[in-house]
Amino acid sequence: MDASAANSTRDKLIETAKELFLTKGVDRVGVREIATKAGINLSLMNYYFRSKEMLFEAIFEMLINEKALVLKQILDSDKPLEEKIRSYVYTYIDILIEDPLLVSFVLSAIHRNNEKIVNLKAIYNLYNTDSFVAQLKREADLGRIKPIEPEQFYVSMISLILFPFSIKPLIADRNRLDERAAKLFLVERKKTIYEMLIASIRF
Amino acid sequence: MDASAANSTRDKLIETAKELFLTKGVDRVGVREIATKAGINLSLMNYYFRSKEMLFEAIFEMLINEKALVLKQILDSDKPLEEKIRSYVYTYIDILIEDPLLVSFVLSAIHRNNEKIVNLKAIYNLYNTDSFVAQLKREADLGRIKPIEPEQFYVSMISLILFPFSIKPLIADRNRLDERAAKLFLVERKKTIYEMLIASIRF
DNA sequence: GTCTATAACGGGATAGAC
DNA sequence: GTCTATCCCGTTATAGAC
Repeated sequence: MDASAANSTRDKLIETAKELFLTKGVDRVGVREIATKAGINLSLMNYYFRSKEMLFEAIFEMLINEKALVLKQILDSDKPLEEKIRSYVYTYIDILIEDPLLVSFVLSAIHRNNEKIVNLKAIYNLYNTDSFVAQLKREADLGRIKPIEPEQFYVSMISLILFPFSIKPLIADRNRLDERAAKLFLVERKKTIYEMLIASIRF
Repeated sequence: MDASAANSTRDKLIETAKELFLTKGVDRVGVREIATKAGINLSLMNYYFRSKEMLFEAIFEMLINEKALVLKQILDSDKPLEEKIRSYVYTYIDILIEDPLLVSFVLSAIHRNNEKIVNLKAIYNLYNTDSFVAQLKREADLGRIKPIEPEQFYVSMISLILFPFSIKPLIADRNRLDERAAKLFLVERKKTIYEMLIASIRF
């Protein structure tokens, strides 16, 4: 077969695996299931990727890099602090609303790989605080915001953004929300989070 | 054999499985590995619990109930608001410092079970906001704190507490912290979180 | 009632021959 | 690109020991 057909087979494989990995969790998806749903021969998976693990890594890099770039650009931009925080929070939540399972996917990858996680280059685009931390220090030195621990502040920010998505079923159940209402709850967090972060740095 | 011996075998099984589930993740532990490490016959696992899944459920209930009670008591107590928040944050983090893998364990359980998660009764002791939400409403009505969304506030509070533990390896790597320093970073969050929460409700 | 030994089934992951 | 062999896994069953 020619190259374009080969690519379309490969793409079909990735697309199918991505869907299954996100919904069921990597460890609960079988390679046969992926192959069947993608309509290809099982061995083709071993032909394109060498193992299920490498298929996962390819998908992980792809998924993260797709989303992380715009976030990194916001964090590294020269926007004024409060505007930057607002833009980061709102953009991040918009991304996650579209793909609510991303958080669980990444967290399970971190837990599974532990120290090896650093080897996944995509992570560097996701958690990269150098310029943001510098900006926070500068603002604090100038007395424009309260003196805070910059790294703690960043961790707090992403905690407020990301964690609720990983317990979405729990929140929905506890507040008796259907899918639509649960989504609304998460969207409303944009304002909640922004205000909480700002209140903690303003005099 | 007598009851105590039976219990000790059962306990050994639970203890071993708990350790492995926490470190490697439920889906990456084999029943044969558990049996071997516990020094018992594989058939015994099926004798005491009927399946790996039921062994998991037993351990899940045990682990959560062990820790959740004291947290629920704080949340349902009649402490003044700021003192309650302080006590909740500090106690929760103390618990997690001792068992940093608990967060990943629970999150993966939520993700795996999705809607079925509600069936795990232990969850009700972990996320139960009725009296806390009522207290927040009361304080807001009395004009003693800013008007806020109580459910959002609770979700923010647990996000700030829990999420950093689930990305501990990432935080450690990014800030070049060894185990001791990473632990210190998490301990220091007690004060950070408390201050952020209070700043967001005080006038 | 508690425990061991052993085997077998269906399915999954992967390597290598073709 | 495909087929096959091999090995690991969770589960079930059987037969028997203390």
